[in-house]
Order: sequence, then structure tokens, then C-alpha cells
Amino acid sequence: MALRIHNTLTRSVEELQPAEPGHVRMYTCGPTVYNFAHIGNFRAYLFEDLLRRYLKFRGFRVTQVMNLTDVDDKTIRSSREQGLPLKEFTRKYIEAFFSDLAVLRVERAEHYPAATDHVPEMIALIQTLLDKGIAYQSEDRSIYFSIARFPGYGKLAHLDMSGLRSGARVAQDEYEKESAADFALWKAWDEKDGDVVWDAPWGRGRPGWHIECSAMSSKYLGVSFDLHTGGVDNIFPHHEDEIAQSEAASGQPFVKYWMHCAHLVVDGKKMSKSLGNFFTLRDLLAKGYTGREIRYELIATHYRQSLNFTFEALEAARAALSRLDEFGDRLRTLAGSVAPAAEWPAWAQQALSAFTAALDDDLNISAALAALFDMITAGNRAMNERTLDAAGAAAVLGLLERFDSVLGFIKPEAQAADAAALALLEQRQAARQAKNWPESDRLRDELKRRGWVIQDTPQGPKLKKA
RNA sequence: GGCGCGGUAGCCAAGUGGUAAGGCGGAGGUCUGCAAAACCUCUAUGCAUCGGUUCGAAUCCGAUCCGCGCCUCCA
Repeated sequence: MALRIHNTLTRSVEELQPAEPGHVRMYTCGPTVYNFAHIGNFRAYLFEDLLRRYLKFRGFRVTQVMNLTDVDDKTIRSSREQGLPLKEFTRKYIEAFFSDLAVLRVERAEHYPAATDHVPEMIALIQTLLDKGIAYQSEDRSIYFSIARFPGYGKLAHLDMSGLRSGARVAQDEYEKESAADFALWKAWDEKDGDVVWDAPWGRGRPGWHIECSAMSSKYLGVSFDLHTGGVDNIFPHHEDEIAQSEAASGQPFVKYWMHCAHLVVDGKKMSKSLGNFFTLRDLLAKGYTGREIRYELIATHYRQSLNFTFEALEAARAALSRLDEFGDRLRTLAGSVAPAAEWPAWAQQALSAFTAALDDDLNISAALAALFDMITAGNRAMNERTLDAAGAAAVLGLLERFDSVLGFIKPEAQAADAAALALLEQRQAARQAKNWPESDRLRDELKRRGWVIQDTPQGPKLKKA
């Protein structure tokens, strides 16, 4: 079986066949670093992380580029409000972004190019478009892309440009463009830009939004590459414009497969600050949830399905993970330090097949998780019935690690019990052996106050974080 | 108006022609000094509504109702 993915360009599920067999080159639209990213943003980055990890699981080499948009209207406005140079202002949010990714256990991409470090590349690309007569300069010295001179415009969003409705926002600056739908490649300097300015052969200013992705993707991945992802809202105009710029400049097909993830809503409503349902990752961590729990919730819904974020679901994620941890603990106790068996039990082998078949089918995560949980039930039953030996348990642990290379939430949070808690646990065991129940219960309560729950198992007592 | 997504058990969510995965919750049971935790088992004659096609439909077709997204810089 081959890996099949949904391609927005063709609106159908296709087998992934990278230009260079075994090597996938992908570009993932990254954050605009003017603020802390919110959980809706992270939904997209987690989808991309799942994709990346699964590609590697399937044996592909992956070269992933994620851009950092560190110059645009919002970064400029906010940095000026705070009286900070642009670079200094965005540095804080870039650092926060990477630290959030680490909390969510997102694997690092190969390249994180920042827009402001690639302005010469963008200028060169715009110059090419000017030379080809596809771009033009308006009265205010900005440079626009003429969609009338790019016949394929609208193929990604499946828009018929002749029928595009003119909105209020379009009308405002229409006078300086040849066509209302033309988009900016370069914005002439404006006093609101302050010292955020670059020199170009046609005048001072700053790059438009779309051009950075075209310039940086070709630099790191080539003018044609395999896969480009982002949120659905990027289909139009951002990705449509990227295609136009890139293909008009190079004359080559830009991207073979486009994948877009649906939005996240909170309690069924679009996230917004006014509704009070707007959350950054930090907001959720402050409420006591872990990155791992948030990762689970954000990844557990199929990427093309809109994800309804609720705290109820976050609690459900916590419960599901705790069951997973319990299973891992049981396996580790049974396996001890025995070497893994050469083969998996039939139920584990079956889980691997089902897991792979599910993710091969356009990353059907629900079915993949079902395979994982079926394996947990089967494994627990086998351990109850003592049909799994130490070597078998060790082998299943290895399989769990393979699953985790894709899912990234199986490995538990480190939670080593402190010496004081372990001492109390020992005292309680002594009390129990002496059948001193009041003392035993008192110690149990004491541990509970310190945040530890005792689990009395046939193998002896264990401590778990409450 | 255009393009697109979706309505499946209390909640979340797979399944897209062969008789309803999985998770959470709930109910029973096992274990236990008692608990807790854990584990096991069970938990939708029905998939928005109404018609139609078919031996057979949650899945295909038509109509209707409801929710949501995008349509110029929002993942």
C-alpha cells in the first residue's frame, strides 16, 4: 500500500510520489511573529508535524521549510507601538514560538527562514516578474502582480476570476492598480513604516506578504517541489498568489501537492478575543494542562475536519493518555530488562498493520488511534491471562515507540517521585504488613496531600501523580 | 451570489454500497484490609428530514432543514 493524500489542487486523494523517489520536499507556512501563537495556529503546525513524522515513519527523507513572517503590517505596527526595532520586537515572539513547539513535542523542520533575511532574494524575484512584463509599478511606486497576465490564476482556489465579486476593501486602493484583484509584490515606503525599509532598483519599500514564500521556497527547495501545506484560509489569496508569482517567474510547475487543514473552533464558535474563547498555548498551560495533552486533542481530529476545541475534550485527552501510560507501565514492569522477542504477538502485528493502513489513507488519525487502543485492550487482556511473557512485553514496548515516532504523545511526562514520597510509601507498606490500617490510611492521605496517588497492584504499590 | 466543509450514541469521532471503529462518560464485574487506581465486559435495529435507485444505503441520486468556513494579506 502506498501513502495517499488529499490534494487541494485536484480536490482528490492521490498517491504521494515525490519528484525524487524517497525524498519529500515540503514547505509549511509558518507564523507571523507579532504575538504569541494561539491554539488554532498550533493545530496547523501539529497537522504538519504529524505529516512530517508519518512521512519519516514510511521511510521518506523529509526536507521541511517553515517560514517566519517577521515583516508585515502587524509586526511593523506593534513594534512601533512598543518603540522597539523590528528585529528586536519579533525576536521575543520567535523565541516563544520555538519554545511552544517544544512543549507540544513538534519536531524541528530543517529550515526556518525569516523574511527579513531574504529580501534580496525577493527583490530578484520581483525583478524577474518586472522583466517579464507580468508585474508593474503603480503611481505610488508599489509593484503589483497582474493576474490578467497569468492565465492559470485561480486554479488552486477554483475561482473564476471573471465572477469575483468586488468587495468594499478592494475598492479603496483600486485606483492605483490595473485590476482590483492584482496583489502587491512590493509596497512603497510609507511613513507608517518608519525605518522598516529596503532599497530596491525601483524604489524604497518593503516586500508584500506572498513574495517571501515564493522566494524562500525556491531557495531551499528548488523552483518546483513536492508538497506545500497551510490552513484552509491560506488557499486564497496567499497560496494562489504564490503559485502565480512562482510559476510566472520560473515557467515551471510550482508545487505538486497542496494540503490544507481545517480551522479550529472553540465550543463550536470561531475563536475571538471578544467572545473570551481565545487561547494561546500559554493560557492552557497556565490552567494546568500539559503540552502532551493539548497535542493529543489537537491531533486527534482528522486534519480536514474542523476541530471543536473544548475543555471537556481536553479532560478526555487526559484520561485517554493516562490509560496509555498505565499500559506502558504494565509492559515495563513485565518486561524488566529482558531482551525483546523477535516477533510481536499477533494482536500487536495486527495493530501495526491497521495503524499504517489508516495513516496511509490521507492521515486517518481516528482509525490509527482506534488501532492503538485496540492494541491496548488486547495487550491488557493478554497480561491478565498471562499469555504475554517478558520478551513479548519488551517487543510490544518497542512497537509503542514506533507508534510514538508518529504520534508524539505516547512517551509519558517525566514524573519521578521524590525521596520523601518514596519514604512515605515504604512506611505505608510497613504499616500494611503490620496490619496497622489507621496508620496505613493516614500515610496514604499524607501522600495524597503531596499530590501522589497510590496504586496497589499485584506487583506492589506504585505512585502516580494525582 | 460564487467556491467549499459538515450534521453518526450523553459528549468527541471513524466508517462513503454489504449490514454501525475508537476515545471520554455511564453501568456491571475482577482485584483489594477498606478504598483508590487499574483491568475486563456491556453501552446506537440506527447514522438531520423526506423521497428515490438497489437484493442490500449512514454510504449513491433528488429535494428540504440546520451549522460553519473562504471570496485580497487570518493557521
